[in-house]
This record gives sequence, structure tokens and C-alpha cells, in this order.
Amino acid sequence: MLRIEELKSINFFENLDDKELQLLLSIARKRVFSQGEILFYEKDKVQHLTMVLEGIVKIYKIDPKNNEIVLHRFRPKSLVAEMAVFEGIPYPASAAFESDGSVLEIDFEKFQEYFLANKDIALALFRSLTQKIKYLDNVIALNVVLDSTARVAKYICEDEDALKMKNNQLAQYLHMTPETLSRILKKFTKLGFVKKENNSYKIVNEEALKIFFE
Amino acid sequence: MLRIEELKSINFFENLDDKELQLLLSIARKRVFSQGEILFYEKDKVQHLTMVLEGIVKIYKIDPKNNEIVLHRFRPKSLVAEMAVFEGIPYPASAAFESDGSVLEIDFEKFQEYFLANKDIALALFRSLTQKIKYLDNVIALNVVLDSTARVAKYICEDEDALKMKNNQLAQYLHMTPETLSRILKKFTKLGFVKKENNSYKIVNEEALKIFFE
DNA sequence: GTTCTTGATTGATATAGGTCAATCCTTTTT
DNA sequence: AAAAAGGATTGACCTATATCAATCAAGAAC
Repeated sequence: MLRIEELKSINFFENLDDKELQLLLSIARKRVFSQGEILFYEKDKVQHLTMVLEGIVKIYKIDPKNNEIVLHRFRPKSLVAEMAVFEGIPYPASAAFESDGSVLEIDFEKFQEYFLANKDIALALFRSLTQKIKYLDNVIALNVVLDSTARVAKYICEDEDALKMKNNQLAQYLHMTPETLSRILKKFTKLGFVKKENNSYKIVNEEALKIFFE
Repeated sequence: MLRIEELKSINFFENLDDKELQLLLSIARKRVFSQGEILFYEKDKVQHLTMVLEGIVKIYKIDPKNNEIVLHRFRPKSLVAEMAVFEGIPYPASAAFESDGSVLEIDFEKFQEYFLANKDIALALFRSLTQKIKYLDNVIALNVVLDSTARVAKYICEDEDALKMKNNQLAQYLHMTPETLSRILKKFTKLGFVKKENNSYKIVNEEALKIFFE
């Protein structure tokens, strides 16, 4: 069951006193999901303000060819799709758990009534919204502005772990086929920008890669 | 010169009293632009909170082939790139005036100090941010998720004026070449979904068009 | 170790959309 | 009305990336 200690550890609520936390507890509940389960579908009606408590939640859209386009992956303690809640519009994308996890579901009507005037909460909401704009801007910068080669270059330069994951998965992250990714990495190898080392690639010449996307 | 009456007409500030407006006036100034002038460039350092007062401002990115990708067009009384101001990051895109116009430039430090606690202002900022998320989501839905055909279908169904503008310009809005747009409209004509009528197209079968993007 | 399974690579081919050039319409200017 | 300019259309071709199919390689299961 959800306990007050759990709420306290969320920096969103760190400045609430015990009485307020108790109130929050009374308008929220925890829901547990296992890997692969759907949190909501695009176009579903929004029922409550949702925060990831545990696990990774991916937000994605499906294109007409049934490809998943992942807009973002949320880690614990993040609000999900609060924009839709505020605007009273349906979810603009779908969400699914990539690992086991749980969410906090908060009655938004009451939350608004009790907590929106709280300056710390309001500020946290601001930050959460601006974060989201940054994420979306990044999706656009990556997928609309750049071609495949630049996309790979950018992603492997900016995310340490990119080259550690399976090629397969990285390709999905980058919204391209594994074949294309493989060919691009081969090209980078030939150019001496990356190197294959016991079955995984390593960046050799970061500066050269940066030219692709800057 | 900027006068208090002008501020009063902005719904962002509609609930401020005269004293507050005077204060606002003292930390803001108006700047006039003519058509085509640049308001700011991507990666420029953000100097102040900016609101469009008159004219249309387009926000765009440049892809490696030097194509403009227009993310949004702002009409008067909209905040521009407030996200970057809040986050203290450089502008994520460029902005230029598509018509003659003007902006209000507000000293953000002081604005934050004096006005952020104001509940109406805070709410207006929320709405402005959530709006922006919607715009970006729309850019993604249009440009990442849909192919050219679906993009045209969606745009002409959802914007009355789309078919009234020059083909040329519509193509740019849709991030494709005029040739491609022309061919797609020809295809739609052949399929009987649109009809050419004294030099401009008209939608005949909206339902059929919707199938492309829903 | 051998087999099985899963993922990576490679080649051949297909497709969407861009590019270039020619021509055809309109609209504006004279 | 004639000429000039700016768009729109069309065809031919090019390029990036997806798709499909055939290996190939490496780790897991036996």
C-alpha cells in the first residue's frame, strides 16, 4: 500500500508538511504494472495526474507502417502527460512500461484545488513542463532535422550508453532499421571515427562525428 | 513608445492593477521589426522574456540541406521561447518576422521576482507552456509520424486556409517540395477527393482524406 | 563440444521523395 | 494587348533508406 514515506522521497513534494502529505495520500493511489503493460493509449481520455514511481515508462506514437516512434522514456519520480491533464485533452501518445514498475495516480481536480497555489508545487510543475518541451524539441532536432547518419553520430556522442545496448534496440531508439544502423557504423569504422572492440563499438574521433550534426 | 493601455489589452496581464502595470512597464520595452527581420537565432543566448505584440513570428530550424523547418507561427500576444528563459538555455530554434511587427522585451530576472508569485500570471504561463507542448507534439505528429501524402491530407483537412495559399508556400509549411505537393494534389484529384476550381483546390471528400492520417 | 537461438552483417532490390530542366499557366507590368 | 515574371506542372533521374533474403557470428541450452 502507498505510505507517506514514499511520497516524502519525491522531490516534487519535498516541501509539503505531514498534513499536506496526508491530504495528498487521500486523493492518490498507487498502481503496479509489469513489464510490457500499457499505461495508456494515445487518444484515451485522461483520468488523473500520473507520476511514475518505479520502472521505466516509454512514451510513443505509432506511424502508419506500425513503427513505434519513441518520444521519451520516463524514469521514476516524473510526471507523465500532465499537459493533457491541464488542457483536458486526450493523451497525445501512448505509454507502456519497459520494466516492472508502478505509478501514482492523483485526482487532478482535487490536486488543483488543494495544491496548485503552493508555490513550490507550481514551480516544480513549471520545470516539469519546460523539461517536456526540451524533450520534444530534441525529438524534432533528431528526427526531423537530421538524416540517419547525423542521427547516429549525435546519439552516440551524447549518450554514453548508446553503444552498449544491442544494435537492434539502438536502431529502434534512433527510428531506423538495424540494417541502416549497421551500415552507418560500418561507414564510421571505415572513416576511423569509431572502432570495433570485443563486439561493441567505441568512439575514436568524437570531433569528426560532431561535424555531422553541428 | 510603450503605454500602459497597450499592456492592459494583453490577456496575460489583464488582472494586473495599474500599479503593477506601471512596474511591468518599467522593466519592459518595445522593439519594432520589419518583415523578414530576425528576432533571434538558434543557439543565441536568451536575454529577456519576449512577447509578440504585433505581426507574425515564425519559429524555425535549419536542416543540413538548408531547408527551413517551421515549428510554429506566433500571433500577437504570445510569449516566445519562454522555456529557454526559464531553463537558462540558448534558444532551441530561430525566430523571424513574417510581417512587420513588434515585441515586448521583459527583464526576466525582475519579472520573476515581481510577478511569478501572482497566481493569474502563473496560470497564464502554465497555459502558454502547455500550448507549446501541443504545438511541438503537432510538429512531431505531422513530420515524424506521417508521410507526405498523409501530411497534405491532414493539413488541408484541419486548416481552412491551407488551400487558399500559394502552392509554393503550402509546400514549405508542409516541409516538402512544391513538386511533391503538386503530385499529391494531382493524385487526390484523380481519386476524387479534391477538385480544382478556378485555380485553387477544394475538398470534395473529407472522409476519404481523413483515412490517410487517422 | 554440438546444436539452437538470437542478433549482426551483407547484398539485391524497391520506394518515397528530392533535384533538375523544360514547359505551361497566370498575373503583373508596361 | 504584348511582354515579362513568377508559379505550377510534368517528366527524367537521383538518393536515402526501407525491405527482403541469405548468411554469419556469438552466446545459451543441451
